[in-house]
Amino acid sequence: MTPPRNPDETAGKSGRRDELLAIAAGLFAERGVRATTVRDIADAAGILSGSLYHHFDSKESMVDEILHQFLDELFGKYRKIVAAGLDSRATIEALIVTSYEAIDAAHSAVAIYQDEVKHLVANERFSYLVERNTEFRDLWVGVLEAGVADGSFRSDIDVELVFRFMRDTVWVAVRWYRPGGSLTAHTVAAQYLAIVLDGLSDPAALSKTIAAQQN
Amino acid sequence: MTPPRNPDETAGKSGRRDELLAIAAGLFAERGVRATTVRDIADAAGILSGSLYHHFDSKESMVDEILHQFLDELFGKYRKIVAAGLDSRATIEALIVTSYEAIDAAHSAVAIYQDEVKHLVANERFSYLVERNTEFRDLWVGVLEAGVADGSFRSDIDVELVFRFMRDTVWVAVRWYRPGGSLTAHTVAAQYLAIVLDGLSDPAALSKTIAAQQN
DNA sequence: GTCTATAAAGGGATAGAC
DNA sequence: GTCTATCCCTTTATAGAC
Repeated sequence: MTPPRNPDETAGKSGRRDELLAIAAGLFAERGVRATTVRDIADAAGILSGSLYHHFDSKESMVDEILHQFLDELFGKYRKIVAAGLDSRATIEALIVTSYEAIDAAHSAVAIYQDEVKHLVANERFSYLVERNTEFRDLWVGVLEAGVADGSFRSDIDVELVFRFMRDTVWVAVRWYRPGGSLTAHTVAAQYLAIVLDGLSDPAALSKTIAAQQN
Repeated sequence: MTPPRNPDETAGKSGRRDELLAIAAGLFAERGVRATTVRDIADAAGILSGSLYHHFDSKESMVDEILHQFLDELFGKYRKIVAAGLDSRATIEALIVTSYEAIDAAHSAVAIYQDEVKHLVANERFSYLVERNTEFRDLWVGVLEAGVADGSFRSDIDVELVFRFMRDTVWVAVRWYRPGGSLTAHTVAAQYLAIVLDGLSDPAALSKTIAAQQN
């Protein structure tokens, strides 16, 4: 009855296929796609490797399906945020919080994406990864430019560079963030936003620096 | 017999061994270690795969040597910076500039480290990667704590989290930075420091002064 | 849906000739 | 320092029985 909601972590009760996919995702994320053999996946599932091919065409198809499900869900949320028409600072905040929530909820899929996208894009089959990256870029750059235009963000920044910076810095947290650990996604998002928006410097020290530079 | 000086990019004149290592590093960085076969390396060098074993024990030894050379050089520079006893803000700046310079000068080695460290540490042979990571952490956390103590940095930050944030955000630039491209390592470092230290937000009243002084 | 059995190709590494 | 020749293991994937 319940359609599969979570592309990761939960096997759900939607059948053997999703269960196998979740097992594969965990192994891919932990060891890397290439280092994970179909026998590893079969072993972890308690079956023999040949039996996997009753469910999937190939190992590549499993990766494809994991990433596709994850990206569909994530971009659905991104589009809703942008469509809400909040001001630029609130939009950036919502995008970042949503991204950290994705790291929490779909940890394996994010890890796989981060580790493999560079190599996967060479494959015709994964050309949608390039399209998603372009949409992602346009979306974030648009918000940053709007923020510079309306005075929310500094005008002396290189928008393209800040975009890459934010994209990478948010997702790279998948390397150390552990779902269910002491840090929640919202705690991490809040600290991240505090640094990126307002800076690491003590505001008092900043005024001192400026005062010193004016002398 | 001449000791290899450059861990990356340059074959130098120190012999065939270093030349082969540079070729291997380029392929490892581009395609991933696992996806690069010894036959790929041999092809790129214009020899047959068996001949590689005259120079190296194994593929693993090549990776080991590339990373070891790179880390020795980098940590030599880090230690000098800390030993110089600059104030905390200047120390952070120097560490970050040095790191971006490493991305420029040893691009392949940084890429290999970033892509493979997670999987390599499971191997006894690469336990020095864990030690280096610990030294790196202690070094950066020490500077951050000193900065909070002396009032340079905000006191409402989670130092451990900021350390991870800075570590990851600096190195992840290897994914898009291209040595010899239009952006120099120093330009990127300057923009990075501008964001991390002073924040993305336009600091209202002081904005014009800051913008004018930074241009 | 899983197992048995196996094909077919790829990949790391070695020994000895040149 | 490189080549010839090759071993041996791993891995993806298939066909058909149960």
